[in-house]
Formats: sequence, structure tokens, C-alpha cells
Amino acid sequence: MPAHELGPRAREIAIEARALLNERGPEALTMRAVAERLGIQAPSLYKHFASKEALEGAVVTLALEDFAERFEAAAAAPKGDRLGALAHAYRAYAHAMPHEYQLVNDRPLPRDLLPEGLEARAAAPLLRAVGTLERARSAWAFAHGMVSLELNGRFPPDADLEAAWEDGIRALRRTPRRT
Amino acid sequence: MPAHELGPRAREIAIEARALLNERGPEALTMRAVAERLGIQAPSLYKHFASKEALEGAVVTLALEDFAERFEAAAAAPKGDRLGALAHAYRAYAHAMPHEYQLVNDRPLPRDLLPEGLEARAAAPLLRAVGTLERARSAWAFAHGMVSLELNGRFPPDADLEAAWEDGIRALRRTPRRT
DNA sequence: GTCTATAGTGGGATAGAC
DNA sequence: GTCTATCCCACTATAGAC
Repeated sequence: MPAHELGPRAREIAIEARALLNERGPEALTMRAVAERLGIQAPSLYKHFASKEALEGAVVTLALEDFAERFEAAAAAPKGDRLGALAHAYRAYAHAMPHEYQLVNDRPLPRDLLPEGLEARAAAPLLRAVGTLERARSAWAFAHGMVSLELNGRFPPDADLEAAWEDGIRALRRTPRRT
Repeated sequence: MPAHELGPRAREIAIEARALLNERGPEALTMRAVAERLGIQAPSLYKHFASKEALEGAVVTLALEDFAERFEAAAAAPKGDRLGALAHAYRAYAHAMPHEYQLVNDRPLPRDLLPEGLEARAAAPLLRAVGTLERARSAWAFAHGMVSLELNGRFPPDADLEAAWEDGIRALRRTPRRT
């Protein structure tokens, strides 16, 4: 069952699972722990989700919907530096919910468990801001790469990450050449 | 014990573990499976590595050494498009050994298990090619982001990834402004 | 350096009653 | 929708003999 067709109880479960993920990380996201958080027993969850994978799909859906809202808001607000605003929103989201970010972005998307159109909705603001598909993809790759390396502590502790972000954004802000 | 001080038998074990990782993925990298591949029992491995984590550290070391060699070779060869050559080598390495790439790059580095200087060695060719730390970091982020999104199937099946790579590289090739 | 035996942990999932 | 009881699996790791 796709996440957008969940019953009310299933939705509550997904919300708690998401909270658990964000508070304690992906390894803590077990059926047992989700159940405990809800004050029920683990087997009861299987009345609402066919498998752990299905529950994770619902969590990914909640996460993508939240991200899309923030990303759309960032695209709407500023007059001038739209790409910079999107980059800032992207980074802020990842830093606010690093575990969730990685669950959504560091592995294949469970597309069959997502509402139709959600993935495209999340991508749309960037595409509108940069104008071409190649640039949207290269800009997304830059942002995802920065976030991923940051979250995993791959840059030196004294690295000036603001400078790296600014450098990449400046390079990508120029109008891409038509091919 | 750091990976560069391994005994000969430990090194053999690490090499088999690496092969197992590359052939069957990170989930298949268990002490049992490594032992089976070597024709011995899992507990025997603990005479050579204190823990699974230590064995993984040795695998990461082998991987980084291999990557550094390829990256250095790519930096040495071409006269003209050095950044493009490095990007190509980076991508080719990731595509050749996707599981290994993710083990090394999609999580924190176990720095205490690595030979001194290896991390810096792997980064050096890019830094030399682009000249500034910010640009080295933003270019690395772009390459890592592209690879990560590619390996996880996050781009549409019909996406022109060559175009996205070329777009990003072109944007990042320009000399960064001095700050 | 390898073995056997085994401890200990934690997880996903099912059956069937209420 | 929740429960109890239970199964089955897989994994890391230790002890002690050879």
C-alpha cells in the first residue's frame, strides 16, 4: 500500500518511526523500537505495514514531503539569489535531520512506495531556478556531495565549508552553455 | 594495529575481504563469509584482527591506496584537461568498484586505522590541479555527489549523465576568484 | 594459525487468541 | 488493533584445545 493511502493509525506509526529515526539514527529504527515508542508490541505493527521496508517507505514519503515544502518556500521567497537560497535550504534541511537525509538520499529511492509525483515535486524548484536539466543535475550533485561529505566528517575540522559552498554556488550560478 | 603494519596472513585476509565486498556488497561482508572464502572458520580471523571494524579498516586502506594510485596516474598523464582527467578517473573508479566506493566515501573514515598520510595523498592530485582549497572541496563535492546519485539510481533512467558531468566540470574549471 | 564449541545479542516475522 | 508466544535467522565475539 502506497504511503499516501495509509490509514490514520498507520500514519501515526510512520510519524513516530520518523521521529525515532531522526532522534536516534537508522540503526535504532527497528520494528521493536518503533512499537515501544508507541506503547505497543512489535507484531502489532504488521497489521498496518506488511514489512519493515513498507514502513520505511512511509517514512521516506513523510521526509520528502517535508523537504519539498521547505524547498518550495525557499524558491518563493527571495528576489535575487534564488540558487543561493535553494542551496541554503537544502543544506539546512540536511543539517537539521541528518539521519533522515541519509535515509532518503544515500540509497535507492523506494519509488514503488511513494506517492506519484512526489519525487518530481521535490526536484522542481531547482529545475525552475537553473533552467536546464544538466545544470539542475550538476547543482544537485554539488549540494548532495557537500552535505554527504560534511555529514560524514570527511572535510578537515578546520575546513572553511562556507567558502566551499560559496565557491561551488558561484561557479554554478553562471548560465550554462547551450548544448 | 594500523593496516600498514599487518602481517602477511592478515594482509591476505584483508585482500579477500576486499574482493568479497566488491563482488557481493557490504551486507555480504561478514566475518563468517570472509572466513569461508579463505577456507577457514570465522573465529580464526580474530587471531589477525581484533574486530570486524579493524578488518574493515584494512579494507579501506587497500581501497584508498588503489584509488590514490589511479588518481595520481590520471593527474600525470594529460597535458591539457587535467580536471577532466581527474573527474574521469574518479568516476571510473567508483563505477568499477561501487561497493568499495561507498564503504570508503559514504561514511566516516576510520582514520585511526589508516596509515598516516594516506588520506592526504589521495586528495593531493585534485588540490594540485585546481590550486585552491575551496575549489578542491567544491569539485570533490560535485564528483562525489554525481557518483553517489548515480550509484543509487537517483537520476532518471534517461538522464544524460555525461552532460551533467560535463556541465559541472566546465563550471568548475574556471579559475576561482581569490577571496 | 586453526579448530570446536558456545555464548550473547538483536532483529524480522508469523500464528492464533482476544 | 493489540496481545502473547515463538520461530528463525544472522552476526560478533570469546574460551580453550591442538
